Amino acid sequence: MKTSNPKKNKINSNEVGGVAIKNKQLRKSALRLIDQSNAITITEIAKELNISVPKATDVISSMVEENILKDEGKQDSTGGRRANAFGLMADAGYFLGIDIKLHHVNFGWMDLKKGMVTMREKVSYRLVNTEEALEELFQLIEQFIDEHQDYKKNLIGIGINIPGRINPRTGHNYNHFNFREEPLSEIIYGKFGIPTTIENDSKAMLLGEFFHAEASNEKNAILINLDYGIGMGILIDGKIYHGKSGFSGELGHIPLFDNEIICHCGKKGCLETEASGIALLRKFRERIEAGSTSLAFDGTRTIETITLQNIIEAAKNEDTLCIEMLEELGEKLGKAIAIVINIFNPETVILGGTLSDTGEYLRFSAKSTLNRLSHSIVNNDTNLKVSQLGEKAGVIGACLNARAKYLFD
Amino acid sequence: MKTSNPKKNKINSNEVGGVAIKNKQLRKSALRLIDQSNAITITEIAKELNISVPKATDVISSMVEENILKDEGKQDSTGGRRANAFGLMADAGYFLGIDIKLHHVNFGWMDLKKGMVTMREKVSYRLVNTEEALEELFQLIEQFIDEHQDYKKNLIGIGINIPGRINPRTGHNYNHFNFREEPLSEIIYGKFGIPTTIENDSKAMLLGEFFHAEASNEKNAILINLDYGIGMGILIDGKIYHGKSGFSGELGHIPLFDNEIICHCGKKGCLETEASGIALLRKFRERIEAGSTSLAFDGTRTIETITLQNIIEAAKNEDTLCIEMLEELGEKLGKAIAIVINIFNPETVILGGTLSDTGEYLRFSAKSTLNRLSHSIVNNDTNLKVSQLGEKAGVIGACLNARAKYLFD
DNA sequence: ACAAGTTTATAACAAAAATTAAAAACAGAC
DNA sequence: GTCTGTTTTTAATTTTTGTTATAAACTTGT
Repeated sequence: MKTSNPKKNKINSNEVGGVAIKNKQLRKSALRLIDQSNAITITEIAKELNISVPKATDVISSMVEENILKDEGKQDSTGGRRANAFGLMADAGYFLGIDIKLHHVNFGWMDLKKGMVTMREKVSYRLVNTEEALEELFQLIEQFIDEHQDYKKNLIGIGINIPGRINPRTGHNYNHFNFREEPLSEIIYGKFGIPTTIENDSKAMLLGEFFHAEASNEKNAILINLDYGIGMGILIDGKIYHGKSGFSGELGHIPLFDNEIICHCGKKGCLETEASGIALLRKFRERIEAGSTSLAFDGTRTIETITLQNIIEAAKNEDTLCIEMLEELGEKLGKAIAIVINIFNPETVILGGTLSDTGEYLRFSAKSTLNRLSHSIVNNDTNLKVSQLGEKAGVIGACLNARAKYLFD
Repeated sequence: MKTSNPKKNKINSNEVGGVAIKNKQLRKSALRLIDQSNAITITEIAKELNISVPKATDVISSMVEENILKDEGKQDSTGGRRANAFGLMADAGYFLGIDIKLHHVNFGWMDLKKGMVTMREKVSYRLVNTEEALEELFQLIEQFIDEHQDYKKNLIGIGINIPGRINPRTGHNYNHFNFREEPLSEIIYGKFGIPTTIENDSKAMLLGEFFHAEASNEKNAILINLDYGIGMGILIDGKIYHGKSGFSGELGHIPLFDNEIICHCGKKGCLETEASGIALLRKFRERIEAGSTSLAFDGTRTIETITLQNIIEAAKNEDTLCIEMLEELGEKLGKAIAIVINIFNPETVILGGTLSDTGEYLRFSAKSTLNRLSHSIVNNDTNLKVSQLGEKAGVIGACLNARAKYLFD
């Protein structure tokens, strides 16, 4: 007769008792609290989590012993005995962020305490959907990791951003590196043996913008990623919104214009046909061919080889044509933002991505369109800002994703 | 000397011990589970909530004693001893739903188990922002309550829907009944002594559509409320999304057209100027004046007194002009839906509100526009449906709101 | 400098919950 | 019908957690 009670042979049972599960949950909740405030006392944790002080002491002590948490010393007194504050141990582990764009890759290391310890921006790379491009990416990653042996030793998570439609839950990518059976996150995990998260680039930028230096209290926010295409990240209730299949935020392809320009998605009238980096380049060429002059077309390049970067540089140097065109783009963008604000009523809309590097030109013209097209009670409820982090936002977001998986999952 | 330890005098301290708080939380979590499945066993609760079976027995038994829960008898066997299932006690309490529209009010009673026991649709009422209108509303409510003494005795929650910008958290209403200091929910509470929730009508309709008969597994969905104006309810992660100040879902006022029609919001080009009930009426009059004929204008009415209802009736009776105009409206709506789908990637979009009563005309033309304007991978991911509940959705949503406050808050 | 009042940390104890064990209830096979 | 394997329920026991008490650390006022 076999043993009928499964509890009898615990050896080959991976069941865990209820208390163990609860302790793990408590740990995560405590970590969340510690993450939000820079450092926290045992009493505060006990109060927030509705647990007793001895229990809170338990939870914290175990994490101190495991070197995840660190005693940060006494806090300022609130009238009595000064409390010990506990915070995350910055060098307990490091996260690698990889931000893949169409024409380059950004890399960065983040410590456990959200500090960016190293970054490398704009490593030349061409994103295409081939095995060779994937192999080249591996090499770039390997090289960057190997240059930082001290972080490599404590590497506990990798975060990857990539343009296109992503399902972060399954790791699937509908636009790039989908030729293998495994999703990209699995491929990377297989290659480096490190848990890997994957996210759409615009959504990761949103994370970077809102949750870097200190805990943001923004709950509902939008990031518009202005690059060759137009992406959007949606923050709802403090979390990134993905939609049913991870296709949310396709702002670039909302039908907003009655033009005859065929978008690369195959449809006509997409926002991207009028207000994206691609549209900007097309219009620039048209203007030059029609006889306009610009710093961006100074004879050192042919009209075909001019890049978005050239136009941005020229605008920064006060080139009239480029500024004029950016303002025109901002105006069209303003219409899209008016729609977004009416639908979402967010606290903040951030203009990010390569094009946002041109400063306030975009914001001013977008804002004035916004005022014209949308009710003031709705407009004034939302801040329209330009990204401060620029190119760094994506890498930071990638690291934060990896970090969240490690700490809170 | 005063007592230094606050625990010593618990009498005038409304602090509650940690266990009491946790028990309350467990209760709510258990109720959530019971609500989702029609009836549930103690073992299931223990598993889902990560608590021991004796503890789960405790939680359930206490609620059975309080007559909130009911022993539903033995469940089908799963191979061993049959488990007792517990479900909500339907007649433990009743919720009153009040769905205020611009030209009428709908009332309804819901029992604890989400059953609609009585409804009264389309009670004549004119919503305007005056003390008199508020007084009249009170009388209608009082009258409806008094007609149902048995439910009145067990009335445990009131839910109110009202068009316009609402902040359900504070109870504030930015469009109607804002002349007093108190928010409307407080006024009603003061008047009837029953906890009252308030919600925007479109958002409540969304609740009604998705969470009535059985627990819906839809997590991300959209309801478009087609009436004189155009509203939208947004369901994200199973919860209604309100935005920063409750202004979310202002679909009617997204700038989508380059016309010169001034919307009642003061701006030009709003979706409502082309695809709303108001626009439909305006266009109908124009067509009639231009010589068209219609069942809706049969000589019994003047052109000025024709209502939306008349046009809907005519369309249902296969009136060519009205159907043609509805299809035209659906086409314009399709553009807005394309935008919404690209942004949200929802599982379902439901067309609701008065106009959706015309059946599939709207859906077909909207769907065909959608296919033209939006990428198939995005379209095909979303179901476009017409409301089955019609006028009832709002009342049901109001009741569900009141019920959620009572059960889960 | 020291007493008084506060707050945090630790220890002792009590309460609560989880675990284990045993009993009861049920289905299906022989 | 009876036996066996399951599953639920209740009871007994152990573990865990919360509560209370006490000690330690600190501020402020005298």
